[in-house]
Amino acid sequence: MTISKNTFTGEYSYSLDAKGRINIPAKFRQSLSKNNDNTFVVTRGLDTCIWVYPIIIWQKIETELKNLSALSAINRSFIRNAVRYAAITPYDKQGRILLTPSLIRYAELEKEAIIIGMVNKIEIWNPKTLYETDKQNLKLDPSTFEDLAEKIIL
Amino acid sequence: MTISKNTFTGEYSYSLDAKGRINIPAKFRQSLSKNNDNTFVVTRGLDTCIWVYPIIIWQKIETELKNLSALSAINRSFIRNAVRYAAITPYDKQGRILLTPSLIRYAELEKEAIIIGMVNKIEIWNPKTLYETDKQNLKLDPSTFEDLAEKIIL
DNA sequence: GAAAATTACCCACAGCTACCCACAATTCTA
DNA sequence: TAGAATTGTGGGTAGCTGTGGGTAATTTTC
Repeated sequence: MTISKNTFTGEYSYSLDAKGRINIPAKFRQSLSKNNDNTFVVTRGLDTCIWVYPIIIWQKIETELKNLSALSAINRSFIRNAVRYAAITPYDKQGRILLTPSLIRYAELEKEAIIIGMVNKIEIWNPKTLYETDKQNLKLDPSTFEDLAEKIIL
Repeated sequence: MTISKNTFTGEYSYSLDAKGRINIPAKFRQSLSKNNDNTFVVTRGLDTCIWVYPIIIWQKIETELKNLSALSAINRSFIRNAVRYAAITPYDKQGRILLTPSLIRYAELEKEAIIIGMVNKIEIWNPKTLYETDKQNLKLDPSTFEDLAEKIIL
């Protein structure tokens, strides 16, 4: 049973099929609140992975973007990059969403994919890329983690 | 349906035909609210691209423009630019709108065109020009980008 | 007013997508 | 533990989408 709605935790291994579809873990789907209408938004992550949002969360981002003035070149560029790679995908009867070829290329996805719950969003990784990124992150300055620790109680 | 109306996301590649027609992605058309009457307004963008608005949204913008102080030179030139080149185009049975030769020239459009959903409007680009503009934008103040990202992206 | 040019509207069609069903493997239940 | 239900994966197909081109209607030009 899930605790709070639109919250995702845990790591799963799933396969991307020939049509670019990938299953969203049943537990994640059950965590979705009704007003999401079985729909996610997929977009580029800041790492080499795909981010998956419940559409309700994404709509908040959209609203904020709508409020940015298009008179500023920086704003326009920011909006363009934030929205350009986003695609709205309701999941089918089997619980799968459709990824765009562009996103599959970006995340270097092949058949096997790791799906990670990241609290308010979901990440989809190529296992190799995830492993490499993890290794890189170990080399980061540990004090960064300490800064974060002051903000978030784990 | 959850998808919010008159809201556009994603990047698509379409072709401008010999008659100056270009397809509006089916997903964008489906997002239009009924009172748009299958009609868009096309005009010059502030970048080297064409802006496409649902007519309902455009009407709001027009009233806002009227309320802007007519004293400021920037406002005057902006209004002149935005309104002067605006054209109303309903889309045909195949979902295509007609672009004016003037706009095609302004956006340096050739056969291949990139269509980008920018939340409340749509942009039409020549791929090369888009690529160049992207490169230019990287030189803009990165800290502003980060500020925006931190505020808006969850 | 007639010819030419332009525009608006219609049809055709290949390729693709959304939707459906099938089935094996796993989990749940009584 | 056996049966039932759910979950993850694969594949088929009807209908839609994007693109090109044709023709009648309208406008422009001489």
